[in-house]
Amino acid sequence: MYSASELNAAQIQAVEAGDSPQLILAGAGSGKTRTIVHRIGHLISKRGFAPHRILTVTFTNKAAAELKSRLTGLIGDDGGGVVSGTFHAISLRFLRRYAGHLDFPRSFQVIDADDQKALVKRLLKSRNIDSEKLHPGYLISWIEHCKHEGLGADEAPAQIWNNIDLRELYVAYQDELRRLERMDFSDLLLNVVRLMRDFPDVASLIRSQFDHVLVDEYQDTNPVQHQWLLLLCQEHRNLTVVGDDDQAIYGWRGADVRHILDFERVWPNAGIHRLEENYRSFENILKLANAVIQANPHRHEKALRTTRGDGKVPDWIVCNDEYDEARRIVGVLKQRRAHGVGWQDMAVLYRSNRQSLPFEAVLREQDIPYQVIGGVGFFSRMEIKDALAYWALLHRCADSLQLLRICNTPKRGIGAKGQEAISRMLADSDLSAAGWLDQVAEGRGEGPAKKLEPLAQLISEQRSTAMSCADLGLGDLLESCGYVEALQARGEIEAVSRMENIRTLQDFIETSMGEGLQVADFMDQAALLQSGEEQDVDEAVSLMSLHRAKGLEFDTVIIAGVEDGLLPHQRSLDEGETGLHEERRLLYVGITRARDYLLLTSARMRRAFGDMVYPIPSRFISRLGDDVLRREASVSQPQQEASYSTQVQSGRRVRHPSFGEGVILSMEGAGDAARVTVRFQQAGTKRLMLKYAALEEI
DNA sequence: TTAGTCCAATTTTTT
DNA sequence: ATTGGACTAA
Repeated sequence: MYSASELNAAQIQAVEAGDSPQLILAGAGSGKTRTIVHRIGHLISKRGFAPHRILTVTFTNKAAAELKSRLTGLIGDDGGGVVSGTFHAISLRFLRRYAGHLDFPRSFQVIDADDQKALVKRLLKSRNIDSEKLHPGYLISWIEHCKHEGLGADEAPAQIWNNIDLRELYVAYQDELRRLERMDFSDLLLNVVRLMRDFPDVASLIRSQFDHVLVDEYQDTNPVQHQWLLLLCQEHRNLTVVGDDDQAIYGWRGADVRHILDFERVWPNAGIHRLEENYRSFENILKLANAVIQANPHRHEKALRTTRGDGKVPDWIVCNDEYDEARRIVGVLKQRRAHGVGWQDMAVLYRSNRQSLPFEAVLREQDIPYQVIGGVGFFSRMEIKDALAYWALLHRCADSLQLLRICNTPKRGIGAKGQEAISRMLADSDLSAAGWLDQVAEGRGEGPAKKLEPLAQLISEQRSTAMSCADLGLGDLLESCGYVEALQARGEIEAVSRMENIRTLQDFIETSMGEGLQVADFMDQAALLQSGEEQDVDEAVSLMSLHRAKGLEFDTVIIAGVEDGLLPHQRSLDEGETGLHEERRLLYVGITRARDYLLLTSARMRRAFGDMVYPIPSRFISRLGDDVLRREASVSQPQQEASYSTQVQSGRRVRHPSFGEGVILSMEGAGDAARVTVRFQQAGTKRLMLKYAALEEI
């Protein structure tokens, strides 16, 4: 039951607003989630809507889980009935029901990024398109871009790249996916839009499921998601969206801030609410946040007021390298702990997941509990994908991709040619992977399929002796088919961690089955819950990317690697202005996660790609005054920096004989191997061998 | 035709 | 530093 006393006037207005489109512009820390949760509570207990007729849409699984648990906390068990999930998860729910209309079997599976890339590579190879001429990643991002815009293969604009027709490849890619009975992540969204657009009766069935739809982080919606919401809510118009244009960080996924800025135009007579009171951070943290974000143009001017005191001015320390950085950060974490802050109330945030390694090493060394959130997704690990493929075969819901994945893992003497043959046999047989394998078990396999006979027999034996679904253990199969043995042959340290992962998966399967989840539903979860381990570990420091941190808050926040090349990321520096603005918002998001204490760090040298780079402090913070950000240099001086960088310093203006004038962004390597990255005014950004570049200072 | 060895490319962020 | 891809020996 909600009580208005916990809310301020603006929040109450948003919570109690009636049945029409509502836009809630909520600054960082202004109680956004609290407001959504209370609005749902109000809809259920005061307005009498049934929980299961309310839909809340979020961008990450973590946010969906968080919303649900806060809701249960507020209104009790009713909260559990509210439908809450990511755009992708909700889409999959619809498609499981109506995929038939799109000529997909309802048992279709989702394809993950790795398999998608492999598929595109195969496609390009079969057409003899060299990766020099068309990089697979480029084709994928072009297709993704079309899908984000809501354009299917038949609606995409003609696009020629190096004489290659990209649209034609898009068509071929979709054909291949259909043949494999798979959809990629973007297809989930796009296909729901097509379903609702092309089949009015299905559309009205879907629409009638919900009375109210609420969307969190609305600034991150892309055009398909926008259409998705339009189609879903056009009748009842009960759409509530919450967002903050300063926290838009998914431009690379096609998100368009205009959706939140144009909300009133798209939904006439929408109610608008502004939450500007910040309950989270000390004044000095907000001051830094504002100083950073102010440099961005075209933003809704916002006046975030804090209800808390001044607090400490955020610190910035410059470290020698990434290990020095990790040690000093861990030192600060221990200090905070001594001040009574719990481990679970501290987070280390970084731009790129690979930065987690030194922190993991130092935290482990010092016996401090930590959890890495995100990173190499649990479900994208090789051994987990293998194990899941075996498990799917055992439960007869595997498809050809899964069968092909494990047919030679462990080695069974089936190489590339053999796999090709099996793939063809499978397609010609018109059977499911499991059905086909049954034939093989009966000795009816020919050629390379014969080599699968022992595995096929193992599976059917295990199926015939199992009393129930729960008896179909994964461990037994992996053991008896030789998978475990092959894994252990690959080296001690690696094998141990991979076995641990498989054990974690087994536990996860057991818990899920115990909760009465169907096998197919579990596979869906595994497909969408890329990272796994979403449940929080008690009493542990969190390590995660800045993207993952959105929507969360901690007493102590440390943002590591605040350097040009990392934050802003090199990629965005090459892209130009819009990218840079998004990077700045990313830093803003990070800063505003902190309640009490904030520390930024940068390093003078850092290992990347195996060799050394010498970054300069991020342009976002390098010119801020000491009153906003207190800088403390590291104690010991860098050893290697002196040699070249006294002459060639980042930020220096230089002239090149053919490229003209430019600015040095960074330097990597040393001696004759040293290379500099220079952004030229005309020629763009280049990486040059320092020895041959003949740069002169100007 | 397959398995093992060596070499190259490769890394932003999430579903 | 890791991982997939090409090359070569069997």
